[in-house]
This record gives sequence, C-alpha cells and structure tokens, in this order.
Amino acid sequence: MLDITLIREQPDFVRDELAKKGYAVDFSVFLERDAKRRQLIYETERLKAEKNQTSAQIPQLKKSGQDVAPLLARMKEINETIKSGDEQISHLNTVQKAFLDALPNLPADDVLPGGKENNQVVRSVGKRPEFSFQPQHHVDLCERLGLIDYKSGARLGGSGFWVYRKLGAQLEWALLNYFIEEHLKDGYEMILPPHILTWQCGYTAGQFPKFADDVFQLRQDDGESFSQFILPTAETALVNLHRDEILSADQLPLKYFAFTPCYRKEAGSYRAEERGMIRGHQFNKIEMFQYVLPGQADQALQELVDKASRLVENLGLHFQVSKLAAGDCSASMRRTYDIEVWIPSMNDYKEVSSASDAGDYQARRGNIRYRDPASQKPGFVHTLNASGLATSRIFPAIIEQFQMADGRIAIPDVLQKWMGGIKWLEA
RNA sequence: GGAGAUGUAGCGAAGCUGGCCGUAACGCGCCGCACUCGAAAUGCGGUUGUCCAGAAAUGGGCACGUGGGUUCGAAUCCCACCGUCUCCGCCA
Repeated sequence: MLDITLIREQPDFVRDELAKKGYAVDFSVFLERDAKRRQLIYETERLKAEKNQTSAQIPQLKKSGQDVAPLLARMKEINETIKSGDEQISHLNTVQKAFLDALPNLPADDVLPGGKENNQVVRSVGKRPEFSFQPQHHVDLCERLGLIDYKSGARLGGSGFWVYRKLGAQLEWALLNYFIEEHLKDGYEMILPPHILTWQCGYTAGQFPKFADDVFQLRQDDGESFSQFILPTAETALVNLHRDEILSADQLPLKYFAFTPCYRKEAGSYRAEERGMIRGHQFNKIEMFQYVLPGQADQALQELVDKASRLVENLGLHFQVSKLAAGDCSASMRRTYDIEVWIPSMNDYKEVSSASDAGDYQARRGNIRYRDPASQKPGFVHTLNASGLATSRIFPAIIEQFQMADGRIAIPDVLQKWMGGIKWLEA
C-alpha cells in the first residue's frame, strides 16, 4: 500500500517511479474521485454534527414539556441525506482501495529501472567447479544413491513432488539444523507458525488480491470464496505476527526466523531444464524476518544479505549475489538482492535466497506501527525478509558441485555433525 | 460437533432497566510535577487511534470484537459472523 498523500501531492513522481518497475499508471481519474470523495465526507460529516446536536436537544426539550415534532422531522430529513452520502462514500472507498491495493511498491533510489536484463551481479564467491570427468545431473546422482525418490513423490502427490529418503532425508534435515543453529546464534527468535493462514495474512504480505491464484486455496463449503490458504512462504506468516499493533520503538528491531515447507502452485512454469527439485510444489525453507525503524532498514537488509551469503559460503558452494532491477523485484519490495548458487547441470545460477526491503508497504497493509519516541505519534515500521535458506536449490547444488569421479558426494564440513559424522554420500 | 460464558484504553474492570458514557468510573502500569540528600510511600496533573476541514490554533466525524438491523437517539435491544474461555463428545 502506497501513501495516498504522496499520490495526491506528487502523482507524476509516483507514476515515474512505478514506470521503473514497468508498471504504467494514470492517476487523473483516481485524483478526481479522491477530491469528490473528500468533498462528500466533508458535507456528510457536517450533517452528522448537526444530527448529534439535535439528538442531544430532544431529551431536554421533552423534559421541559416542549414540542419535539419539528426536530424529529428535521432528523428524518438529515438521516436520509446522511444515508445517501455514506453510501456514495462507501462505494468510492471501495473503488479507491481496490486501485491502491493493486499498486506495487516504489523502487528504492539506488535500484536500476527495467527488468531482469538490468540485474547486476554485485559479488561472486568461490569458483565454478571444474570436473576432470563428465559431471552428472543431480536427479541421476540422487536416484543412484537413493537420496530422492521422484517416482514415489509423483505417486503420492502427483507431478512436482518428491520423497527424501535415507541419507537424502538426513541431509535435508542437516541443512535445516545448520541454518537454525546459525540464526539462533545471531539472536533471532525461532518461530513455527501455522501453515494454513487467513486471507488477511496474504493481503498484508502484498500477495492478495493480485496473486491469490498462485497459492493453494482452501475452498469454503460454497465452493466459491476462500478464507484460508496454505502458505507459499513463511514470510506470509511472519509479516502478520504484529498486525494491527503499535510496537514501542525500543523493541525494534525485532528479528525472527521460521521453518516451514512452502507450498506453491507454480502453474504453467515448468521447464525442461528445471527437472529435479529446482521447482516443486513443496519445498523446505527457513525464512528470516525483521521489523525495524525506518532508519534501520538499510543496515537490516545488509545484515540479511550477509547472513544468507555466509550460510552458502560456509557450505563451500560457489554462488553470486545479484542486485535486482526494479521490475524484477516483487510487487511489495523496494529493493531486493538474490543469492544464486551455481547449478552445473543447468549451467546457470539459481536463487537460494531473496533478501528484500519492503519499506512501509507491508506495514501499511497490515497496520503495523511503532510509537515514535520524539513525537509520541505512531508511524509505520519497515519490514524486511530473506530466505535463510531454501533447501531445494542448495541440495542439488551440493550434490552436483561436490560430486566425485567415482560417484561419491562430499558432505560439507558444517553438516557432518548432523549426519552421524560421515563425510561422504555413497552407495 | 453439542452446551454455556465472554469480547469496553497497555493490563484488569464498571457500565448493559436506550439519551446525564467514550478519553470512557475504579484499580494497576506508564509519563510529568511536588515532597525528599536520594529513594520508597504519598499528593497533584497527564496518558487511544483514525479520518475530514484548516497555514496553524482549533473545530468536527468515526470507533465499546466485526458486519447488519430497530430507534429521533444504541456499549446497552435484535440478527449474523469471528475470536477467547469452560464443560461434554470425538480424536493424533
């Protein structure tokens, strides 16, 4: 949600900023409607004030035995005008809100306009592994070593699911343990949220109403509407933890992390090169989240990027960090860094973490505020989130980057303590 | 799933035979001041959010879980929904 005052006062600025995201908008109708709406509010509220005054007079006149009939007649008249005014205002509010809800966040000053093609690699860690043999695809390696059972996954959940087995399941759990341990060390509070969330949660996060079709919805008995859905990321839960609250400034920043599977429809997005666990309907992820004062956002984003990077780096994987152009940031976000790990079989880098600053966009939607110590007035907090990390790309990266000529796979040092001390995945 | 209770400020709680009740009794907490060498105790004062108009001072509207209804007038009466609690049933 953008600040309506900003649109009123600098519509051309907002239009130009949104254009950087590839979002074309014309505010002329909106502004006209806004002026009309405020005029109606002004007129209707004046009548309401008269109504309140008159209403207070009636019992007094009655007490002194005077005739209240003329006042009652006037009240009837006022009430009709108020009712009609309120109806018009309510309609305009609905229209205006729908318009505002659809507007994406403005990009930060330092974010380049345009789409993917303008993403910038800002950091590269490690080197692409060079193999003295023909490297195998993670699907083949995982099946040979019995780590992942794709056939059973399809039997159980349909296309786009898999089953972790034996050392595969243990490796997955080791990754999660490793991430959790690191976040606890850094003082983040661990959260295990519900996986089913209410519609309002999706709204606050900025996913609804526009992207409601991307999630698995739980239909009501009428088969039409839905009021709950299965979360596509723990961010959706964490951003709602303090919805409708006024936090005290000295509580901030609040730092959380949550583990949940992420459930996504991914309708129509299958591509041949994404076979394996690159893009499934369910994957495990640990999500970091911060609520901060507006002035703390830059530092917080840097912290999240650094934390996510360190996790990948300490696994020994080759990866890069990209700063996304405005159009590649998701709707709610003003600035995003992606951490992308090298997947040899794809000859490409795939996102394992997306670290984003939402500014006050989500806080406005969720009415999440803090009390400013100086002015004592409430203001909107800023929210930031970053994966830390999603396993479904890290897992294949480990399998592929650390494969040996003899088919064995080296287990990263940091994971070994959760793998019973073994150093190799082998048949 | 069945029965009952309940939802009022940061917390507890009164009001619920409709107008004198919404900044909202009373208590706790918090802030300021006084007393004090300092503190405790005590005393006095303050302490919701949002929207509209206005340069501002200020004036006004709205909000008693949410949404409707009755009424000149609703925290109060009626209806629906949501949350919480207790008991019963079922169940990992």
